[in-house]
Amino acid sequence: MSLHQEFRDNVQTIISRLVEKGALPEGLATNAVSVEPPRDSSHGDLSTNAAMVLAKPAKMKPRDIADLIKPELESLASVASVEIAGPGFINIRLEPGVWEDELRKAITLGVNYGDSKLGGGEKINVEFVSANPTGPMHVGHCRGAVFGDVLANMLAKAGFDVTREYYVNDAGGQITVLAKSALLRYREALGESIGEIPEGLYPGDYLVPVGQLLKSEHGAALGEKPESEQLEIVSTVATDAMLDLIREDLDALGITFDTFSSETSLHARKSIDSALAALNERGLIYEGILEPPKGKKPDDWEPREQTLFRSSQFGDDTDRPLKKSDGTWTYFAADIAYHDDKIKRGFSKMIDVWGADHGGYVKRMKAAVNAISNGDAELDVKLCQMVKLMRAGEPVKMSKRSGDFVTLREVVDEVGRDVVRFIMLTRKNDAPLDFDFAHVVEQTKDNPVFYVQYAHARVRSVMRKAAAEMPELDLSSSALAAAPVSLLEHSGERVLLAKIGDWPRSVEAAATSHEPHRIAFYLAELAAAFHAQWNQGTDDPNLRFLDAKNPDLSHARLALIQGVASVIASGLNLMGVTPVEEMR
RNA sequence: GCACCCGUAGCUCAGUUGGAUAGAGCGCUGGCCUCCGAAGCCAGAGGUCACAGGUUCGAAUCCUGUCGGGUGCGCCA
Repeated sequence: MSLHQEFRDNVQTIISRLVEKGALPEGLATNAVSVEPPRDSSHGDLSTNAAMVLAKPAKMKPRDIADLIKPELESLASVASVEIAGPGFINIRLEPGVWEDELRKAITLGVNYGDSKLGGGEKINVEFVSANPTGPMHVGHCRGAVFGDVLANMLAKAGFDVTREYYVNDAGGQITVLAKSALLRYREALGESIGEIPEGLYPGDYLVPVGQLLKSEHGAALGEKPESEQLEIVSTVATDAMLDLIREDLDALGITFDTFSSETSLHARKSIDSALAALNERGLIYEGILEPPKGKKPDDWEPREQTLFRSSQFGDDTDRPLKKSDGTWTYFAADIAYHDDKIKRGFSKMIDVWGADHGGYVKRMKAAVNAISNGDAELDVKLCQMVKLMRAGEPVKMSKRSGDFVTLREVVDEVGRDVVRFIMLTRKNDAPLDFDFAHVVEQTKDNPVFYVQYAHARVRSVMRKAAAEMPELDLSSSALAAAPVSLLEHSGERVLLAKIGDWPRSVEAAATSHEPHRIAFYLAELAAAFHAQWNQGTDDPNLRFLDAKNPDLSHARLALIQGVASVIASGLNLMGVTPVEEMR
């Protein structure tokens, strides 16, 4: 549990005690009570809004409530002093030992510092990537992949039972196109001259090996079967091959999944029929005609009776079709069955990570989940905006038609996995992101990857120097955890202590808000505070981490920066980035 | 036409789920290395949080409307 969480509990206990004593009225809701570090650190270590939040329901003045809470807080062992400020903030100054205990935890627990039980072991499903198995992954998939992976890491750290899931869209038109394209490559492998790949088929070279595979497995025999049978065989072979490609790409990014769910298997298991039958029983499905969208009427619009889902009853703008005109299910119908399947597998919490171009799909999916679960299941959809590839300030041109789009692999090969992963989280998901090949590998302060890695490397470097120059100091974790850290009195050192102690809360906040980018920003702030302290030593040698004349203080400072390194390692670990020992 | 996302310093962006005097990097201005930690450091200027209303102790944050940008809009997935 984070320090802040602990204090929130303390405050709530105090409130209920005051209610028992009759000092506060009964039935107060305390959900809105929060304990946070104040924006301005001169206000203290922690701040709670309890008095202001309770003022209205209790029909009392905030300051009066604060006066009641203040002595109770002061009686806590870890509290040094309490002040009431502004409109009713209760500012808490902690005993210095509290932050020092946090530092000891960081040193002792290492990358596990910040683990929490917030999730209470609850199952949660994170579905991400889910790129169509029709070719290798391109950069567009990259952001969602990293986002989903880190989100899953964060939720696991916060105590949820996380399942990472990939939905394989191995049914539908694009798979037929894939099969036809592969079949062409098969004929090519047999020696036939195929010329230009026709418009509408996938032109990429990555299908050449699939053609050769088909040849080695079937010889010339495949071509003699009826076309429908050919396509069926080739579909499976080609999708499997494409999934292998995708798995290799994911591997290059360091991403693995617990589950691959197949759309085809939903069809095969009649999951769609059963999911929709349940909706039908509740009168949520009907035959009807949709209005054309106003102001943007398609040229070939004609009124048509379709099987529709009453998603407008659940907050969607209009009802949505479940069947195509040829009688087969729409993608949406399959997706309802898919989410129904997740719910049946025990997930009442689900997160889908999609590209921003699917934004128009969010409401209907949430509506569907709401309907099939009777409101019991919760779906959060995170949309990742576009990544704009740049090279020295110029946009990189991509033409999907000619098949020469930039693949994920090319990007990873050029700048490295760690850089890609980190940069993808330097913007919140719903903001577009510029990815400049030149900029992301620059070794300057405005490159957060470098800045954070550099901080970690600097700590390691100081540790190596300490081992060489002050051999009398024991640098093991247990010895550092026992260092006399109360000697750390410089304001910059106290700032670092507080920042380290804020890590568990930051992880919890990022996990509950489903916002992985907060980890990257936290790390950049921690690194900045660390570099600032390092720089203090440039002006004033007394502030350097190592002082041969003062081994005790040196030991304490080494403990401090070991804590910094632990937290950075913990954060980078969440982001799937390897902390470096030295800069090269 | 409708829906969703966005609009914060000259630029690129954060902003702890409604908190106190709105922050960072770059850029700009001014300081700091013949030497011990300068791939730099310190300080400063720079804001009507797009605009107008509303909700309340309190709004960049929530609601309504307007303007501007992006994404999408019955059989694709």
